[in-house]
Amino acid sequence: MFTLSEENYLKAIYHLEIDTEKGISTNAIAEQLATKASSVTDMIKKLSDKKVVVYKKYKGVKLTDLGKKIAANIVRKHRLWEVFLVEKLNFSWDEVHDVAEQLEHIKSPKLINQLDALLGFPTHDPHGDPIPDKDGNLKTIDKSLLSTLSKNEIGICVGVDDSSSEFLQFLDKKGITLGKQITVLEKEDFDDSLSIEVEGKKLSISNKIANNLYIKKQ
Amino acid sequence: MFTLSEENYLKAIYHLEIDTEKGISTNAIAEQLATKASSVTDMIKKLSDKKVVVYKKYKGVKLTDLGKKIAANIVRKHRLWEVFLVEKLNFSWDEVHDVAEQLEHIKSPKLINQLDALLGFPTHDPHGDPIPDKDGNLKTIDKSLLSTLSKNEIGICVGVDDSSSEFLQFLDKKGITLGKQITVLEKEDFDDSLSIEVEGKKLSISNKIANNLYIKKQ
DNA sequence: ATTTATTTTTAGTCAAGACTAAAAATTTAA
DNA sequence: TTAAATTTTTAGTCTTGACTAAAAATAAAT
Ligand SMILES: [Mn+2]
Ligand SMILES: [Mn+2]
Ligand SMILES: [Mn+2]
Ligand SMILES: [Mn+2]
Repeated sequence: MFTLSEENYLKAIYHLEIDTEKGISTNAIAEQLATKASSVTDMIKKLSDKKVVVYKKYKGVKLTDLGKKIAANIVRKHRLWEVFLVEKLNFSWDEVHDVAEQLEHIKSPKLINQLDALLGFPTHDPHGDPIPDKDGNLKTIDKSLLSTLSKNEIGICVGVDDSSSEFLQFLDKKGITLGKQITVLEKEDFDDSLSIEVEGKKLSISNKIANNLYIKKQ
Repeated sequence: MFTLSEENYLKAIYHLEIDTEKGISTNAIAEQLATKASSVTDMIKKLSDKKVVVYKKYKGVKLTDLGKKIAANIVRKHRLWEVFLVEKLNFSWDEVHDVAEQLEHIKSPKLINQLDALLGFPTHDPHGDPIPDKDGNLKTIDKSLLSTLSKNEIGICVGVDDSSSEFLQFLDKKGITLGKQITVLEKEDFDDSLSIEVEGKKLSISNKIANNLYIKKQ
């Protein structure tokens, strides 16, 4: 059994491993968890003893297969709860994350299986992130950053990279939500800003925004 | 803000206060929480500092109004989650308690309000226990122990005193669930056992069982 | 009214998980 | 290939919440 703290470390490493094949540095984990590198070293030793990470001093850590499975299950729970909050309890997509951070640690396999069924076995959470299955596998849909689209290309909004409530509320304000069709009307060379059309409305979008919105090309 | 441990102490005191007006002894709390009296003394000092209990050395503790409100809210959450598990996730009444013990500590007022609404503002949990409202008030229905019924009296089963899974599974096996009508056919003097009828079936019930079943007299 | 038994508190320890400051190892730069 | 900068680990401390053993207070019994 794993403590809440251990689970959070596993999840942090899991997320960091998505971007790289290399071992995850103590500093990277510390930053992800807003803690100190020395604390990370301590915890990594415990996780190593429990066979969920492999640890070579000064070389960073990697999740073992067991570690990956446990971490994926926490992510699975987090994202299923986010779906529940949006679909059943009328939360908006910018309100769910903090509550899901708590709910993801509830231990009950039956609870999560039944929740999955209640929700109709969703494949993605309210931010477009894939929900791992019971074995920890996740099917990735092909998606591109809005910033990679060229003039006159059309796509459907399928996810966000940054899912901070600030960004999500900004998107709400602009009328951009998952499923909306986006057309690139113009691309400015000097600042990479975009002119786009969403539901007949023209919007000007900075490069920062375009770099945080995932689109499925049509 | 209260820690998980503090919340469990408050809840324990809350439950113990239902049966008495007097201060709750350290030993009673220790037993309720399966911990040691010395640990209770430590924690009580913290709770006293936080103004949720009043504490006089050697005299036991009482919840303050604030303490009562906080404790009632935890009980509210516990019982609403139990309803959710039974009504929405097809748990049986003997499976919900342990999961609710975890879920009751999730902090999100919106979550619990929306859950309340989703469930149709239930007044009682799956064991017949009343659900405190937002202000911590609970409406008690008048109920009696089955053991207090006389021969030929009829009642509806409305709750259990012991809600251990062993007892609940025993009731399931006998076909006794909330809402069922129970008729007392016979009362044995020498061991206070009962002969009862539930849905046309005759059952023999020990005094221990009859002392743990609440009945609404008709 | 003492003595005895029980309850409660204090004193001292421990483990988990965090932190700071200093030492050691590694990487980068000169 | 040394020297400087960066990263990582170690050593030592702190807080929370638990425990045991002993002391103190209260309650019960003679
Ligand atoms: Mn999230
Ligand atoms: Mn999400
Ligand atoms: Mn319960
Ligand atoms: Mn209950």
